[in-house]
Amino acid sequence: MTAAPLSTTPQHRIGEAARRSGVSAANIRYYEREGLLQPQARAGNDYRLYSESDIHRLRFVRQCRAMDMSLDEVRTLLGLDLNNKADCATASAALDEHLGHVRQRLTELRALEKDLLALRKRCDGSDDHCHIIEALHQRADAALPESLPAGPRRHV
Amino acid sequence: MTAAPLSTTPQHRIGEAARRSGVSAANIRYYEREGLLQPQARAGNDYRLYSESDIHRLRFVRQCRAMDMSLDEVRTLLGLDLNNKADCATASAALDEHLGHVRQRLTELRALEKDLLALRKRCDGSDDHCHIIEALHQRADAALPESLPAGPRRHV
DNA sequence: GGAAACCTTGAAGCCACTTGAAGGTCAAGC
DNA sequence: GCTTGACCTTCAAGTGGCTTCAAGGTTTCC
Repeated sequence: MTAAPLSTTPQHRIGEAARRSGVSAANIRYYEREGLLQPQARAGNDYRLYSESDIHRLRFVRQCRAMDMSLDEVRTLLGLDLNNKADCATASAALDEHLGHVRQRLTELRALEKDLLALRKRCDGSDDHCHIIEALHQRADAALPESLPAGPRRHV
Repeated sequence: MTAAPLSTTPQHRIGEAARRSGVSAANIRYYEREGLLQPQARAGNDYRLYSESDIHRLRFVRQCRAMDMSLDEVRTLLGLDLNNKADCATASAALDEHLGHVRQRLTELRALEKDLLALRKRCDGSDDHCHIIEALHQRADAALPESLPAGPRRHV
């Protein structure tokens, strides 16, 4: 496959596709398993082959992931038709929801920054014991369990 | 174990410890496996038993987790002595580093919010095709792989 | 004495990957 | 022809911080 045959869809191997899309080869295989790409055509040696439109699709996924969308959200967007009104509404809604997540996380992190700063300021090294550690212990005593969010931290 | 014996350390079962700390029973066992708590004393029936100071420790962990610290960071903080100067410096440094992470993530998310807003504004429903989907595809064509961050999204 | 509420362990699932092992394929250079 | 090295293949396991499930044992209450 060094000299491309006279084909309308020149085919690249996974390494080339990885370089041109910015998605690692292992990650491309993972996306295939996850159904974001169709199972690829294979050369006689069982190597996967990628067309230009496959590479575009990979770049599309990467764009969405760079925006912190989940693979589920990306799957949705990939299935939408540019010229369909209903699909456009779906895309808008997906974007709005994602924006909501981002903003919620921003709010949380801003509060967290303030909190950490307040904690950090307590220790000026002047005293003979650590006000940071002390404050954390005091909070542990004072805090009602209900006042803190439970469950794993969110990503976005 | 209904009536507490005349003990200096009244003991609670895991469910009670969970209620009073805000950390689920399964999560408490997980923390034990991870070494954040010593393996607990057991009653004759093999039930774990928790003292007040164990519950305090759980609340401490929960405080730190609510600040999005990793379990590794929490492990560090748990090992520090309130009255030790060097430990206080360690705590300050840990907090500073964590604050750095939070701020970096804030910067990323602020940029992301702006980006999503710009994308969102494109679709006013007036045209006959979807500018959101279109824009994502255009970006996929235009973006150089290097210009986007790679790897899994970060949390904090 | 039986139901409900507790506790135990171990394993698997979640997300979006990455890393590693063990091996097949192919072109270039000696 | 043989080696070297750059590719490619699959499958399995690891990451973090949990949750959930299955299959059982114990305790408590009526």
